[in-house]
Amino acid sequence: MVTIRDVAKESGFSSTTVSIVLNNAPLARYIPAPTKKRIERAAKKLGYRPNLFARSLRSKRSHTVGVMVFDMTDPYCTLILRGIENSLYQSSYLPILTDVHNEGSRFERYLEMLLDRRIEGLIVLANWLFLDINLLADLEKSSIPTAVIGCELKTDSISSVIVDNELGGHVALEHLHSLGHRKIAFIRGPKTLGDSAPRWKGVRSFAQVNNLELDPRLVVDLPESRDPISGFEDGYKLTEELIKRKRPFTALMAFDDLTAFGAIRALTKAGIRVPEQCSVIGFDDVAPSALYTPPLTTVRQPMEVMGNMTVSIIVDGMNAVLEKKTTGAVHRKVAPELVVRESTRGIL
Amino acid sequence: MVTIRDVAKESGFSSTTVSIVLNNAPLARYIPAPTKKRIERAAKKLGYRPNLFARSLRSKRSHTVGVMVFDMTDPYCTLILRGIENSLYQSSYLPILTDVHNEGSRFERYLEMLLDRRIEGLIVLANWLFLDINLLADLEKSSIPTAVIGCELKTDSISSVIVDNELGGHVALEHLHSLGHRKIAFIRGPKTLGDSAPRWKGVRSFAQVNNLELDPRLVVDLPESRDPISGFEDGYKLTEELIKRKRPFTALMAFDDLTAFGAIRALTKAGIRVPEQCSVIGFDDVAPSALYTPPLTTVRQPMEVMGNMTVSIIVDGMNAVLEKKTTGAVHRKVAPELVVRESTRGIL
DNA sequence: TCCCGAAGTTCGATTTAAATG
DNA sequence: GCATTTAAATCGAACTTCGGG
Repeated sequence: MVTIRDVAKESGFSSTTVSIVLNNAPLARYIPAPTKKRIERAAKKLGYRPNLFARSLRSKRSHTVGVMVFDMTDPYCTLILRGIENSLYQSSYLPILTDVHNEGSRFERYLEMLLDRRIEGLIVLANWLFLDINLLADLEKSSIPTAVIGCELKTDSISSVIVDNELGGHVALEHLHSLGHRKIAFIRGPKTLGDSAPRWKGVRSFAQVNNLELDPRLVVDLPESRDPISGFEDGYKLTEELIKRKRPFTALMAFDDLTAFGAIRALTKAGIRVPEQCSVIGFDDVAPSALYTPPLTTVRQPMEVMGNMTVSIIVDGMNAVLEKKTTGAVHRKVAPELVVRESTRGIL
Repeated sequence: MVTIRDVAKESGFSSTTVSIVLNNAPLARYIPAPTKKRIERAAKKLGYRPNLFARSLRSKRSHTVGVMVFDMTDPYCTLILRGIENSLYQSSYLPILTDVHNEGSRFERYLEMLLDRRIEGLIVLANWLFLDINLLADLEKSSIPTAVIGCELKTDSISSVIVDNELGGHVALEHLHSLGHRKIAFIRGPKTLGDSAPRWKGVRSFAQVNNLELDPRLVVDLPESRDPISGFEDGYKLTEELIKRKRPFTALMAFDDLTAFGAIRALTKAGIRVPEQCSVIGFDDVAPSALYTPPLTTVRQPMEVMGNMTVSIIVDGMNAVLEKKTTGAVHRKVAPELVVRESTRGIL
């Protein structure tokens, strides 16, 4: 490997000067152009690449950000990860990706590994959370800018980016209502999930304002689960259950897209055509939704944007750390967007 | 931050001894148990964590592996990444994830960044490849164990893991044939994609052995494209085109699952029910396939296993490097597996 | 005082060589 | 020679201090 001393020898200057020139340090102001030229040429000639271990040892910087995903196989992650990756790339940080598999022990182990590597920032991608006080404390005293995506937080040490679930619920019901639907079934999220309550609140507030009656016999709840695929299976079962109740409905609002897929499957199996006989709306707009037959109408979380946003928050945080300033946590709630495709239709 | 010297002071021994004890180095044989105890207790008491920058600077090891994905949004990636992550975790390596966005320049930039960080191994996830001689040369001389998933390679410096496409093509057609289908349409892969030819070869060989005639008017080719979603759109258009040709077919074999989704959409739009009037089979078994309506019959690539396998190859390679042995590249071709769901059905 | 460059110290751990009883 | 411990050199870059013009 070629070191800075090799460049020094080759160029005829000391390693100090080489360092100053190649890093364009403040002192480089004083160094005459010819000297710079010679050093730069020598560096290029030898193919010099500074040793990041050595550099990091001195500077205490790693230019690395930890990304912890609770479950990679959740389609919700993909676009967010893309957004994170892309923004990080712009800022010349590299991500270490860890997948916690929804296990607390794995979270702790990975967190330790990341801390050992002196990550400068941490992004956690979780739609539910088991972060207990201990872990929060660990992070707080480490003073590493941290942001969570998909989970509302009250702490002022950890930032958060989340979709406006209440607005989303509102928008979804508004869409069905505007199509003329009045008998609407709902598959709500698991009670333990933070998203569930606000989404339902949005639904209720729209219903109230518009004098829409919500039939409690058409409302069911997803059971708690950490497996992303179970939303599909449970959506299927709950829809079967709804059909069995013999309370007619012309539209169904699913907690998320996977649940909607399960619902469509169950409706289709029961001979109920979507959207001719029953409209279905999802939430999230994960990638497969656009490819589904019928293409799914849904409430989109702007996932890529949320990824970008999160990076910008922690980059700001990291810059603040570098300048020894302190910044409080930032909490962003982004507006969802109705995406009308073909799984919903007006009532004849 | 607490350093090894703090531990030395606290325990009353020198930093040398502390290092020897905590790393359980060969010399630790000579160190009496009481000494070890005291050092370990001091370390624990202070919460000592060795500085990895310093350690890496000496040892020249990073315990880091680079993972380059050509396009994260390709659903093909997800499970493979999960397999990679999980195996890496077992081996205590951490992955740096980079997404090349199908751009050569981005590939080069990322490769440089990874090399600068002294990754000990590299995994490239590509279903097509623009690796030119230059990049290969770079990697060769760097002597970093490298493996490519999803692309057949001839080099003996870079390992590869790939599904047996020919067998897959064979298996898919065999399935349709066994269901009684004789008039079968084919959407083949883009000519420039390495997977396309062998899959078609498998199809042809099965047809030949079983005296099945392949009507060239029922065979169309996907155009070249780097965008994963385009498989869907092109599948849609090509299926419309096939329908327009008025050559009846009772089954359609799509190049991959996304193409199959597009085909199903087109068939449905044309009033042709799947599978009642036309069976459709895909390839890959990406996550959405099981959730589709109808659930997609497909030829599964064992993606998680392929990820595991690739890690085991490069871990072996990295161990060889540590022991200054040399190992040649490993090339693995794994068997796909037919997954029968509900998009295919026997002819009445 | 301003400009240019270098010697020497530091970051924190590992390792070699050597000193002790 | 042996068991036990350590001072000092090393890894490669960056920064502090200093000297000469």
